[in-house]
Amino acid sequence: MPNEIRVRFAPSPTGYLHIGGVRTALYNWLFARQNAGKFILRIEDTDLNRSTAEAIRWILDGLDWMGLDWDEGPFVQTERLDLYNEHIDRLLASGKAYRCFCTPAELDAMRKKALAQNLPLKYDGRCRNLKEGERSGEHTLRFKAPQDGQIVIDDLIRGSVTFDQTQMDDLIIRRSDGSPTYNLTVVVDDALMGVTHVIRGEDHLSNTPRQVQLYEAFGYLVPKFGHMSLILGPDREKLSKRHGAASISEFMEMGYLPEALVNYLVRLGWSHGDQEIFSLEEVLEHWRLEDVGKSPAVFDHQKLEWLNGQWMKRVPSGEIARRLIPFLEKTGVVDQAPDLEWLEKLVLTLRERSLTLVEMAGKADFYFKELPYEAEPAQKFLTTDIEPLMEKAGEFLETVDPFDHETLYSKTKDWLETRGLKLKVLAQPLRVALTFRKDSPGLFEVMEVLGKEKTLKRIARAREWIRNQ
RNA sequence: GGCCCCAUCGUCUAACGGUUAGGACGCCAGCCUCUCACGUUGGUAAUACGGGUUCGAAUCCCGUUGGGGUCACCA
Repeated sequence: MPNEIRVRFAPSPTGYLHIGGVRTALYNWLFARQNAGKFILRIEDTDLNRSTAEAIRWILDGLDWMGLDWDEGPFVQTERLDLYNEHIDRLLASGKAYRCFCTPAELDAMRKKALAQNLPLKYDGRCRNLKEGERSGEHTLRFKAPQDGQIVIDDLIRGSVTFDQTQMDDLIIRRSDGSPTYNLTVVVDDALMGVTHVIRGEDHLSNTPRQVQLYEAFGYLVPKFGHMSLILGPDREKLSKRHGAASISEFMEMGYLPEALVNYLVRLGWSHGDQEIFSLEEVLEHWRLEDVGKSPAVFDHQKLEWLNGQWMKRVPSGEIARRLIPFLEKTGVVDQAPDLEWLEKLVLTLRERSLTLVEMAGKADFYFKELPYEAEPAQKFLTTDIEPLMEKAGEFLETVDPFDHETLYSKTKDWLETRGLKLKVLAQPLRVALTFRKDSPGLFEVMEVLGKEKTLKRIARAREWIRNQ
């Protein structure tokens, strides 16, 4: 399949999966799926000092959670070192690479000097034309970068971008410890894996011309590039940990839904009419890489939260119930796995008023166990005045059958009306009695989920509390 | 500092060169209501600046300003 579209996501396993990386993965995945292409996962771990197996796990888990499945890989670069060495040898043999004996200290001094004189920070190429044996010892390998002409990149998102080769320095392709560096490994891998479209963050744009030089040096076909704008923090700098949550695991822990995150991330720099809510299927149908905007976007937690609230109501309640369990366990109110069917009913009462799973779990506690009354509403609503009516209400509720919210609502209303009372007078006291606080789901929904027995028990407990005041 | 990218409400974004510059989040107010939410109605708020091109510019061109990215033996 020579015309097959092949894209890749190539994170380095040096920490949590950044939300910007998730967006990159998403765009690549979408592009592959829309074009019946292949989505390749590659782990770029050539920085031995910073890469960890744990981070690889986080990446895989994050993609899995987002529902982004890959077709090939994960390939791991440290397992492909022979390939890189072979390519480096080729450059050496054709005179396109050379040994550089400059020490880190020497290079650092060069940089400092250039900075002080306001000159471009560029390696001066002093080892470029060394005579055999002129210097020896520990050395790196540098690519002999072409020094004239221009490189024009026809970027899928940005349009035509031109770079002058004059200011491109000879980048290091092999460290003194013998390991290959990023710019070499990406090019070798992308070429060997047949990657046709490189979709990545704008922070890689200035790397692109150097990579193009390498493609040309190897005689490989240059892929198409698409550089997406970055996600910014409120201060308009690249989003990072210091702006708060920036990694996908944090969003998972905060009780966000992958549906909402996908929706939010895809709307950063892209739109389709006035539509705000997109399922993955809808995104697949409407999203186009070439419609993606060029300007960077500030990450807006509040809008994500709103979107998540929308998805809390859209994802099937049984599914929400299932995902809620770990969050309930974390709150410590549940000791054993709750019945899923019952949990789903509970979810139905809470989904309209919960922006995240964390919030929902927090609001669900009263369903599981009796809690101390919140001081202020207890004082205000659990009064000796109301106690007799609560007693009567308890007696009346015992007779209601079936014990579902519709029946409860209409019968309670009728019962109160025959006594010339409005629901309002009883609603808040009952709410405090049943939920121990002033805000809760609808009173009768609460009763239904609680069941007759617990409902009556809690009313009795409230009356006792009043009498003890 | 060199190179590169970017520029519409606070934020995310719409607007074949002709619109009262639209929508969404947020915020404010009203409505709905057993509380809180949800929902709903209305309000708030933007084309960075200066030159061109054109009958006509948010839109095309140039410049200025501002912001960002990148210049590692990181990726």
